[in-house]
Amino acid sequence: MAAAPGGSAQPAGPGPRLGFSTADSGVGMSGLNPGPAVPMKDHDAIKLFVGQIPRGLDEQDLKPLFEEFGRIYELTVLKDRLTGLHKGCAFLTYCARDSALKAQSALHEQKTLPGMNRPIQVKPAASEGRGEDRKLFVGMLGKQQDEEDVRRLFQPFGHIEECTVLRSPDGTSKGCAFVKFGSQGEAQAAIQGLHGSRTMAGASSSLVVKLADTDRERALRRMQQMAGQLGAFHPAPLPLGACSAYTTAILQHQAALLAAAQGPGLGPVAAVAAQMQHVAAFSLVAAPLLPAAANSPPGSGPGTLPGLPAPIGINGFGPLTPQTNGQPGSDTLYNNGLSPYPAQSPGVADPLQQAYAGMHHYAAAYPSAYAPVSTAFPQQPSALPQQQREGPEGCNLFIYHLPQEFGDAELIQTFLPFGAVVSAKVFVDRATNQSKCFGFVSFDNPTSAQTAIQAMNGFQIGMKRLKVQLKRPKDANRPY
DNA sequence: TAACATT
Repeated sequence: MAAAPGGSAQPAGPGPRLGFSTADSGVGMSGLNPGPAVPMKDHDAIKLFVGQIPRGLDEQDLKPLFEEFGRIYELTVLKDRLTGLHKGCAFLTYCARDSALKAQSALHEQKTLPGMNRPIQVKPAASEGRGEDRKLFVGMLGKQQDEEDVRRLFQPFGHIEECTVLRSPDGTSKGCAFVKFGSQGEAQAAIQGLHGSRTMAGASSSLVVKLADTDRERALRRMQQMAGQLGAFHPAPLPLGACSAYTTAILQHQAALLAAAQGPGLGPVAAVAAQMQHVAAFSLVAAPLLPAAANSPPGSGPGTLPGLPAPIGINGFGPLTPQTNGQPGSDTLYNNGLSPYPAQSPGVADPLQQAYAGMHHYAAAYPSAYAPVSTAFPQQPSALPQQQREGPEGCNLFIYHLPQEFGDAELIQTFLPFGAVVSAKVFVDRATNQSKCFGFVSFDNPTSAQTAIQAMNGFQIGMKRLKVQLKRPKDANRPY
């Protein structure tokens, strides 16, 4: 009578038996990995979840059962974190994808292990295929690159299940694509290997490779925002036809995205309408906004909507104009990479364009309002250790009505086009880590600051308009 | 609506 390890919560009834000895691995090793010669896992390997395992069986016991289908890379019985008790299931990764597939078809629901009531479960682990974890959005492709080219690019990272270049109705590439890998691991490998790795011919910025932004909730969020925008327009009849045209454009754009992302289904308009109804019904207004509408006529101040600026880039679709990479020029001085903007010129078009790009980039980088945490270090690490710094009088801007998700990096991004940014700080509630929706940007000269005010004050983001003004001088009590 | 380099 070998006492079961750890005080044993024996399953009721006769102890489960399999052919193998039920050696209770006294050593509670967390897993049995490699065997003899450390095996390598293929890039496209699949992690399997194995359920309905008798609690008496440990890795050693299970191994023979599964080895039949191929070399095992890793096999781990799940144990309760606290009690260490066998949870009746395991994770299993074969070195080869094919082995996993074989095991799945041979075993899943096909056989019941002794002592169990239900047949064994062998299927890709939830972490594997779930959601869009293996589907990538690829941006900044050359317009002339087709599916074949994209495949070639991603092939080294695993098995490509799907590859679609997004195209305009006229067939021209939008410079982006979706690539679906066989597994999450492959997708991650591709991100690691390709994101930012090169700049494709004809692209304005380095390659973008990230998880696709097709999540239902995100779509909802966008809808929600649109609803917000529409709602905002109705009660207060803004005097413009351009406005509704713009809104329509947004809707269509979004719908197109949805359609592209979710495949055939409802027509775009119907889809939008349906989604928006949901939104209204739930009225879940945690309300982070994507910078959907972004426009402000230089000089003419807020309150008017000019002709459409560049179409909105969600997900990197829109025209990501250059300068989306916020490369710090030096330790704490953020340069825009252009010659210092000649602030005399009232023509703000070019920097504005870049500011838009910054916003677009923001949209691309923060598709998930659900994951604020992950937004912590999107930029070069060197962009982080920035001391809050004031520039000279007249160089410091106070910015209010920032989108909730806006962080320092986005702030820099947005104001970079107007001059060298000495510092940019979004204020964060210390308790919640939430942005307080305001911040500061300092330039190294007053003209840049003025230009930025001209261009960005009133800049519409979502339903809000940025407020950009000189920081209140705090005359005497300067703590520095 | 909101609010100025935070503990």
